[in-house]
Amino acid sequence: MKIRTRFAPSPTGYMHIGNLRTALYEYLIAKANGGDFILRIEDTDQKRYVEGATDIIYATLKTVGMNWDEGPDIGGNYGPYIQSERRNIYAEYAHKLVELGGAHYCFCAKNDTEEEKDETLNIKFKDPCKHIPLAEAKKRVAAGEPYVIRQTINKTGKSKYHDEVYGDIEIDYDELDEGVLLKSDGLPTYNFANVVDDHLMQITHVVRGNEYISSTPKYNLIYEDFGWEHPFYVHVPPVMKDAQHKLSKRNGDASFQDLVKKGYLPEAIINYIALLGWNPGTEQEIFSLDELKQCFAVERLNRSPAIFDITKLTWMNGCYIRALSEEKFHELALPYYEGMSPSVNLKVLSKTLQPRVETLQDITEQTDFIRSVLPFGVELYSNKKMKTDAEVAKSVLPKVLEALSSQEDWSNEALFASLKHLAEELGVKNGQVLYPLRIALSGKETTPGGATEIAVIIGKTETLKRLQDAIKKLS
RNA sequence: GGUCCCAUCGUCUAAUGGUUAGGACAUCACCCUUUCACGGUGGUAAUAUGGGUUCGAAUCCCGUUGGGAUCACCA
Repeated sequence: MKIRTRFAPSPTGYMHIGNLRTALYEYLIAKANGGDFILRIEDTDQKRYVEGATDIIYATLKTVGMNWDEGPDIGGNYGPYIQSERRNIYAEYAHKLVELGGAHYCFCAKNDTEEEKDETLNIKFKDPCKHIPLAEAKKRVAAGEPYVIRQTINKTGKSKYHDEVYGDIEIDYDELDEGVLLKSDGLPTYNFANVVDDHLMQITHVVRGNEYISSTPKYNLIYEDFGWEHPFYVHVPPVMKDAQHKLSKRNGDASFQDLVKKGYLPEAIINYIALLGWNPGTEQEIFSLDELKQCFAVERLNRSPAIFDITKLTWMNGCYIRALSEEKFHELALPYYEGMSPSVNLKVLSKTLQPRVETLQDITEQTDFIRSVLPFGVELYSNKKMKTDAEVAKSVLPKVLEALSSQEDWSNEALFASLKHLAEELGVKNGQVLYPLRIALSGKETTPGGATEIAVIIGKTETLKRLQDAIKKLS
């Protein structure tokens, strides 16, 4: 059997992390077994449609490398892959289901059905139209009366099905409600469209959030009524923001694009969310998408919700950044250097930055002193461990200025050698020369790189200038 | 409220009846060191709770508690 999975988002806005993780699992289940991954757009609710949302879906899947084998843009043998373009198919099957006894026409006005609902939700909606003889109902439909098609559930007892993650699920047929399958606008609800499409597109594994666990028996009933075989079910637990709340776009939780904007690498995001609810059974934690394809197995999917921990993602992102080649990191960092003086040695800057940033956005904060000298007080010269303070700085810095003025080789090694030599001459510790210099050049307590690296980065001219200014301020 | 699902360090998780309950992130300490990082070493930290079953339970069963989901012409 060739495995076929589908990612079926509704185009309602940004791609959030839970969504992306579901897509990832769907992709991996297919690809771990040489199967196909299908993209289908579920846009049956025109009210919620957001312009441009499908483009975000395409762009996201592409940047993370989850390429689909069939989809709206590339076609396939089971199209169209946009539900709004399949409305005739659903209508046809819905009417067929009525003939088969699995559904019925309902003429209740929208409001009626809502009012009939008990406040405490204890009493189920009982559709009076269920008992209208089919011949009569058809007459009213033909006469142009507005209608919907509702599922008819006459079974009693327990409904059973097997879930690949949760095991055997048993739900009483009494609990199932006779939901609307075809809306008055002629479009199907999710409840109907997903069944029809999954069958017609020959989806073998339905992967979705576990909020569908309790409605799955309804879908199985439809499969049965049509005489279709139902797919394997893989219900996955939600990704949480905290113990109580799901990650959601509504309250502004980070979406994939937000994270990328914040300087997270797509590879790191994918790696992290793969491990949110799944583990490989080994202690390996860093996985490329290709490696995930190699070892992914549904058996190792978890049943309990997982809290999205940005701290661990940040750590993992740092791992990915450090693993980048010098050139690649430099390329990614370049946009953050905008506005720096041409005399700044960007290559060296990148090299010192790479092991020090966990997200690309950290670059901004770490390099603020390069664009312009930060204002600082002389107390910054004080450091117990280095045995320095403003007095030490005052006596040492003029000598440093003198030494560096005649310095020709402006490499880190040469500068360090010179200053070390100077410290020896002055009979002080290395730190008593280097620490004040670093403060004088940066105005910051901590910097990426030491005094000599910073001198190299900002260049000789700027170094001497900042040094002079600092000495002036000390006197 | 009915029904369904879930429950191991703060977080992600491993251990499918026998382990000093393992790893990772975070945190703390130390080492390295021209600050800070990186890297290295070590520490603190968990089986929600009460009953069973068993020679033996994180693991199986029941109850309790806590949390989540669902009960739309949304998906």
